[in-house]
Amino acid sequence: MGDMSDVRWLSAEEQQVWRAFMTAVTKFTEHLDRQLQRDSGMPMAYYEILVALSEAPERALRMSELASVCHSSRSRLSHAVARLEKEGWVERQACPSDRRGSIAVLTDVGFGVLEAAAAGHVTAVREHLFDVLTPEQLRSLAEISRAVDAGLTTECAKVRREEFADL
Amino acid sequence: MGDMSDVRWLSAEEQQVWRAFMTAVTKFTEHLDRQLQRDSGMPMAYYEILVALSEAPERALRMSELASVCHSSRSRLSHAVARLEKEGWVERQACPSDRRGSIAVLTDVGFGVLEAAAAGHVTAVREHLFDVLTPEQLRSLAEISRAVDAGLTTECAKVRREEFADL
DNA sequence: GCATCCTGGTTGAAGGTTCAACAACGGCCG
DNA sequence: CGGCCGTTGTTGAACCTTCAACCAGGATGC
Repeated sequence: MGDMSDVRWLSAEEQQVWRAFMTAVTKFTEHLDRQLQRDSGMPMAYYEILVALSEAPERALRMSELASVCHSSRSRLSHAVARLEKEGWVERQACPSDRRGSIAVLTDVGFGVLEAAAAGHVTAVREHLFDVLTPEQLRSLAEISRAVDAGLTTECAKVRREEFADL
Repeated sequence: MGDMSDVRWLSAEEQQVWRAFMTAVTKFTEHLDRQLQRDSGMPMAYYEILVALSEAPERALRMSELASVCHSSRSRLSHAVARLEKEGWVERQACPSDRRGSIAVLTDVGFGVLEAAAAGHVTAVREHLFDVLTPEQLRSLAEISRAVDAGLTTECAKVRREEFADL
């Protein structure tokens, strides 16, 4: 843990930005999630699994690769794929090169479901993100996103180094 | 449902922005959630309930007001407050003016827990949001957030109008 | 070969969220 | 008053996520 005695609290303006940001993000993701659940019977996390598989060669990926593409934990992915398999949208195959491995494959049914879901989802994204922002704001959002992502990635590396140092 | 036959799909650049944005947001919120859970034993949604109560007069709010301040459903709030009450951080009182009503009150213990949690949380927010963005980007993020929020609010109004029209 | 450690993946329990249903109360209008 | 509707808040079931524990299989070093 870092030193907490000299916390740099947020100024009034910073708090405003912070709250506006969190409000927008939570409302936005909730809206998308509800749209998908209502119209296609799956949460957004599951939609993204299907997307990742649909774009992979042979529409197949090893579980660990799929997890990293989807920024998901192994456990979460395992539960999710179990559900998707029960629906008949995904199948699991054994990995020939590594007997621990498991390969998730998108079925034709799953691909059809994804195609059907995509239109509504993309429409919602366009309506509530791209249509409400100027081209300049979009460029800015891309930069901001990359900066935040980079900040978190280096942070992860830092944490790993510290864990190392602890041993 | 709208007409799905002429969906305006995302261009390659739009997809890049979209994915960068979602990646940043999910990683960021997951990081904050994990930090709070680890260091203070509560998810971010619960932290925000405590914050809302701490800023209210008498540190008390009616459930429905608390729900709207926290952008939470009644049900979710009800479950959450039940847990917070079990911890001794919040108490429920009867509402004198409306016998249906229930008033959530932050206890002294709860206020202490919040104070203890705040430092780590704010530090994480500053480190991974404010410290990685330029002042210009921050202004832009505020504008973007307000635009998205506004777009969702008008959308809700539209949906309500359509529901009305259906009857 | 074998002990050790690391990686890949699954499982079950605990906790959080959603949804639909419900009970209780207020407000309104006849 | 009495009937009707909208609001408030809770509940239970189903579902999703997280966490810790675990098994099985590779990889490394002796």
